Amino acid sequence: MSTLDELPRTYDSKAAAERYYADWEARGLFTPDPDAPGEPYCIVIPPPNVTGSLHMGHALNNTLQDVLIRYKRMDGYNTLWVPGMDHAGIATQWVVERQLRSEGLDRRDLGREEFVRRVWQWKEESGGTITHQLRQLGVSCDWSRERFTMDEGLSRAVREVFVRYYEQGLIYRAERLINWDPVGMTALSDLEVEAEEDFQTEIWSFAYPLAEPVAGPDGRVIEEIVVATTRPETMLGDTAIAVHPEDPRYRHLIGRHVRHPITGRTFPIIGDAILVDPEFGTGAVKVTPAHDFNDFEVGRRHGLPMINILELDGTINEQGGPFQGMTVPEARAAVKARLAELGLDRGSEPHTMALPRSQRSGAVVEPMLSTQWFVKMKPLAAPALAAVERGFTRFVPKQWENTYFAWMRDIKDWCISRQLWWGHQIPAWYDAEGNVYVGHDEADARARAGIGDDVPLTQDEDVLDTWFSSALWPFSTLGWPDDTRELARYYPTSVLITGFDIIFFWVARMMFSGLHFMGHVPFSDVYIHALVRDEHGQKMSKTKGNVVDPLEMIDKLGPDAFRFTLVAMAAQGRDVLWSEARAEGFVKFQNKIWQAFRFAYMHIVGQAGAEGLDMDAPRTLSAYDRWILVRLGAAVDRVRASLDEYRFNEAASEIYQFTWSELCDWYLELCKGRLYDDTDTEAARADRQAARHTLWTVLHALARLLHPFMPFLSEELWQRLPGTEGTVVTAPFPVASDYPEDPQALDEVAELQEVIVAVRRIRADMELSPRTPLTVRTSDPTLLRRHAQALSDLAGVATIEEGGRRGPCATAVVRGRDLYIPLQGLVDVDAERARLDRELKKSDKDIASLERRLGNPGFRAKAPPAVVEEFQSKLEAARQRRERLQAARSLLD
RNA sequence: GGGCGGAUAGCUCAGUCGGGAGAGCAGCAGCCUUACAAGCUGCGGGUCGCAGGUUCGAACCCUGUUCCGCCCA
Repeated sequence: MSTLDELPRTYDSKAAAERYYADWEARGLFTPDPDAPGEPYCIVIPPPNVTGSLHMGHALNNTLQDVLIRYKRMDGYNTLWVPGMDHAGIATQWVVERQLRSEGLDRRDLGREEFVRRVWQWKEESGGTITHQLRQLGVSCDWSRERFTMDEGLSRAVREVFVRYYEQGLIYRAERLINWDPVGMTALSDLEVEAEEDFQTEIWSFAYPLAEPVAGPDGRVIEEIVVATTRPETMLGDTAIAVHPEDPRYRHLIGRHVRHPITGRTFPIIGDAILVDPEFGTGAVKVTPAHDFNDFEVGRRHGLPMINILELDGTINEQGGPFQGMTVPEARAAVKARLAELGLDRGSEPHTMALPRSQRSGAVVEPMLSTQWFVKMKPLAAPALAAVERGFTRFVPKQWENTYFAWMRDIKDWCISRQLWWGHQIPAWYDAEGNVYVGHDEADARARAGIGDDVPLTQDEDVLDTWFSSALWPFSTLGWPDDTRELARYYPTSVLITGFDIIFFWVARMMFSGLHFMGHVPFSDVYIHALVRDEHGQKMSKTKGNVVDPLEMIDKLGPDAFRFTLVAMAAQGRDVLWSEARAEGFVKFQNKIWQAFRFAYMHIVGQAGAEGLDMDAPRTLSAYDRWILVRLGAAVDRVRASLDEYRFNEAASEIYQFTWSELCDWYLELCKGRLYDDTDTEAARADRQAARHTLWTVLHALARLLHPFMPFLSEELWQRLPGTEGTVVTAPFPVASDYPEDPQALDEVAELQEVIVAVRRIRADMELSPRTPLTVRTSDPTLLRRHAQALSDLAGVATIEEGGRRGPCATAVVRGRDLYIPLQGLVDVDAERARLDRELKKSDKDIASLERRLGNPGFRAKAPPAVVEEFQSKLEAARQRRERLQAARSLLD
């Protein structure tokens, strides 16, 4: 039985994942000691929703984090990656409510306490499947420090923050126009409202009769004013008509009144240059201050009454008179019908608009007048803005700073109260008169206000926006408000990796929270990655049916190749277009690595009876050995540089190119002749030991280089490679300086490669069988003779002769020297003639392009001398080559 | 309406000093060569969206423009 049989012929990534992951976790490899040495490197995970399951976006996001964390861990940093989940207020409450409905229950039947208990029960049983799915990706989070935004600790942080903001006047409670989700029955922040673009509707015109007829400028009597609206039903809450103050059509009507044809109220016609665009519609608009944000501002400017016409469930309230109880669409139809009956309908036109919808429920959001809690944003935004402007936090790609700036500069107060049961209940209490008392708990609230236990208090029913707790994530997860070792050691964190879609929701809010409470930005870098789309660039969506399930992909491709694909496709500022065809290419790459390892392993361990690697035996490194080590050093250098700048795709591509195009295509092939040679001389033995040792060195480095990208494959290599200790998880990441420069070896092997490629090309062009042994004649065969074995193995060159052309030959020109390959009647001369003609044509093009450049006097005068020189020598080489080819060609005529 | 991004080989995409356009896949031709046919060898393929400008020199910098996508109002 040969040694090779100990190694499976193929690598099983999933099996390796099962074998290694649990062990890594159990051994605490991902759990740092804050007191241990090493520069701290910390990432907090963007917490997925507790209701969530792994999608491609998570897979990309977490793979990138894991690449960095594993790289830094191997590089000696004291590395912490904090995982956790978000309690996802609305989404989670709905999941449990749906569950209750299936039991025929309503949350109100249970009562708040029992309902919240049910949510916790749900969380324990089915919440957080995503954390198990993340493990399948191989991420090296410190699961022992996993946090949840509803944890006792994080909840304490939330209350602490609320109380401090309140005492600093940064949180207030007020009646404002807010976004109301009539299905979710809760207030939403501006960010939780999404516009449905290109919504097709109609813009409908109707007439408001004037309270008393007015004589127009032309003397004719004016009895009505026509307004245009997309929302006829809101006329029930109208309290003014607005026109542009300069509009000659209406100027004279300003200050007059109209009579509401349904409610009978009268209200004024006002002039407002901000609201009214005279070009739009009829140039006159109805004003509904309680149900439109622009109208709300108009109402404030002009002191208009605000009439709320909606119930919380979105139906018309008592203000709607006969329409009370109708839904919005019903009311719209009914109002239109009534106005038509009254002869006030003035027609309609098709209209395209953006319809505001709730991000969560999809319901059409209604602007509604309501008393809610708000965070005053201006004072918080200013330092957060400055911190990025001054570079304390850096966005990568830098482009995204503009997005951040734009939002921060135009920020509005943040509505943080939600009419839900699942979440952090607002730590505010009210007495019978409605006075507010804020504190960490009821006793604290009483103490702060100095009121006794005899005054009955009731706590605010509402909970806080889920993002209110996520905003604290970088420090609340490290133990704040306590003074923990983690907080001291790991805050500020090193980098945040997230998608652009939550720059506002999350990144910006962490920035101002971190600055406000910690006095320091929460992270020095923010790497923004793109969206994962399908291979045609379409956003993945259930309705399109183009959703790719990462778990299915892990199953199919294995975690290593899946991760590698994501990393290889993660170019900065560009969406990741998931392509299974490309992914399959990386499965092949994984196999390539495995096969290369099998080859190396076989020669390191030694086949049955054959010699293997002896670390103590004398060895003489050949040019090939020195060459691959130089190339390895260069690859290591570039992988590090790429990772340091978050150029993930470049790091992956570097590893791919090095492994396949240099190690496998050249070095392993160059080793074969040496290793299968059984000459028993001291020199031959030292050469074989050198090859084995170099194979070992390269594989030893490759396993480590690969680890951040393909953790399981790299561990498999590491565990099987003789002479390794422990786990690759904590092995040192390769350093370029371990592999010294060797320009001489680099140049020699480069020339050899040129010779081999030239001979192969002739063989292919002349249609010579790969088995036909060839002879190469040249004037100075020193280099060729030194590499006779390689030429034989890689190019089928059996004989190397010194001398010039003799008989019919094919000719190649390498570095200005002729190489003749005698054809000895193997091939008709026509083929070689055609081949040389092709080469000559290419050469002519080459020369022409170089001459054009060098013939430009401006180029010689102004380009850097080094560049001119470079092109000059290229031209000389090209001319020399052409001369040689021409000489060979003319001999054939 | 304002802002941002993209357009490079048949496909999907790299290309961060401005210095002769690259990869993978697909295609064509030839190979079961002792790690790998999930492989090896060779070849073909481009007006770098369009029009100007700057420069000795532009895929890259500037201006304009078309189409596609995203964000904000």
